[in-house]
Amino acid sequence: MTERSEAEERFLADYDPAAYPRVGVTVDVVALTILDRRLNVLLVQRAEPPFADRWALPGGFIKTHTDSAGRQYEETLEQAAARELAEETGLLADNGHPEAGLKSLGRVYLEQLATYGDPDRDPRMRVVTVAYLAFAPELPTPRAGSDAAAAAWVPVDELGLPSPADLVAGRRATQRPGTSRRLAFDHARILVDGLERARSKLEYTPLATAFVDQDFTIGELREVYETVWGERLHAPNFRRKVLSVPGFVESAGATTERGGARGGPRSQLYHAGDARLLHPALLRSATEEQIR
Amino acid sequence: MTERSEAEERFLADYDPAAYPRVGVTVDVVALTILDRRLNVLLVQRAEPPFADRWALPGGFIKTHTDSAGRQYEETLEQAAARELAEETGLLADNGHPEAGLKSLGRVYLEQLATYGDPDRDPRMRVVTVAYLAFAPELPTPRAGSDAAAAAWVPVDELGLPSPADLVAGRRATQRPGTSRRLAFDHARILVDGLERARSKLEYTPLATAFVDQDFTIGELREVYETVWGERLHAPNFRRKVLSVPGFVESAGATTERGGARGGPRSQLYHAGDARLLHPALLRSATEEQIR
DNA sequence: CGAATAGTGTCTGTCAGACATTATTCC
DNA sequence: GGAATAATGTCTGACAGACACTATTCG
Repeated sequence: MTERSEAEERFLADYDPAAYPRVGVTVDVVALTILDRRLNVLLVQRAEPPFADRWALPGGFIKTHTDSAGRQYEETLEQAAARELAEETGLLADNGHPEAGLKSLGRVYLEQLATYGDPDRDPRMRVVTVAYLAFAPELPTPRAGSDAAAAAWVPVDELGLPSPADLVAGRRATQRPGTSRRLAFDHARILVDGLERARSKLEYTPLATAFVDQDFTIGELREVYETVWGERLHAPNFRRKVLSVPGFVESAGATTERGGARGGPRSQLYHAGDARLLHPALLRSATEEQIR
Repeated sequence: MTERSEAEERFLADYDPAAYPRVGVTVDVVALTILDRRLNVLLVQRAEPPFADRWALPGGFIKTHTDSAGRQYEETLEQAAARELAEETGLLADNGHPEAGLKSLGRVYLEQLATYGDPDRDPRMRVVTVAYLAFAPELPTPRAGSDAAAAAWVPVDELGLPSPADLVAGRRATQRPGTSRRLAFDHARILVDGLERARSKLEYTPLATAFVDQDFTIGELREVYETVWGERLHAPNFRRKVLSVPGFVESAGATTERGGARGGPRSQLYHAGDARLLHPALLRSATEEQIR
């Protein structure tokens, strides 16, 4: 690698600021959790312009860190996303086992969603943002980070986003007029993409187990599917289907302490199995999504 | 937007070069086509360091253009990907109808794949690359662009990449030792991700029709699936399945001029229907992919 | 004619979806 | 006891996968 500095010199000599605009790189996180049978997303209220007072996905520029030995190193995109999420939730980053392209951060799962880089998406300068998707069971009440006036879990159905049916009909991913919490930048679009990814991932991955506790009942797992998909599922068939998929769930050999709040027997407890993909998949019932 | 310059000033005042490293943004394209029943990827041979003489995915930095009125404007990420692809193939960018998240460039389909930004992936500086995936039926013989010594369609099975089975077993996405065309940067990883995305997309989208001519036979469509998936399919069942999926293919009301080269009747011709998703999907037979 | 391919008919095992039923627990 | 929920049993229609077979065309 002795040619590195030489190559770098040539690169910088060739670098034409007019042809290669200065670009900022940020990460944004669509963090989802389920609270009170509703799907919630973590939002922060911006304290500074642009879009001051508007709500936004937690995120920020990728940074250079200095370790204990005084050496500088740059964070990966995923580390940046985990950091941004931790800054808003106080979660400790537990460098867990990577599996299925997901990395654990405590019990939070992170995966890359997509990258958004339209030239005018940030009025300050050209900013390309790499969006990540995070799923968590129950998370601490968020606290506002340094550059945020507030942080909160917000039910996604209060944001006036278009439904999946609207989107396939060609609707733009913008909020309905009159929605109280208006999102900054193109974050409505990013959030819509994240929600569709989450809905889709429930079909063919065991992702739903990331929304519940370590031990859970089949009914709790079904609630996750019903909440994220926004439709009721047939309980007996759901149970049979889940248990028939190899590696999805494994019996924990115990039951809940009590039955349902309004009666009913105690439920058996399960924990996540070792499957990374569900075969066969749990497919949503197709409406007219396929048409056109 | 009168506050734009003010906000920009504040932003730049806050900008700490040590905390926010200078980042380059590039796009890379995994362009796939089928030649002689083999899946091929478009590669260019690098003329300059780093990785001089090594082969790489076509790509480069996002640029600022000057239009006929002398105004400068920046390209979107997707426009940059289309430009990089056009530079190597001579294809004209036909601003076609956007559908299913795909944009047409002539008869080429482009979709975003993923973004790669590990700090050391480019020895020159921090470079974040947004990878795109392109599919095309038959494409012109590539010509080397400005910074490339050569450009060629290369059968992916000559690149010594790990098989899908290797990958689920935890293999890194690197090339086998002794492979003649060694890929630069982390392009082996990007290519492997692109191939898996392509294989997966054949299952639940009508993407396969992007690999064949406007009018095609069911046999030609089956060849696409067999080539991309790398497995033989049962011809009668494939035909029945394809015809049963609403909106996948529609009869063109004609047959081929001649039968098969070695005999056989003339085939009926079809063209792509209006479906954006296949319901029910054409699923690959699951091996042990789901395990672990 | 022989070989190769397109296309149809049919059977079987599996599975999704629906319904009915039993068992258990809370109020 | 009454209501609600967990869990199991069973039926049916749809479909994937396999095999057999016919029809058509090229050499």
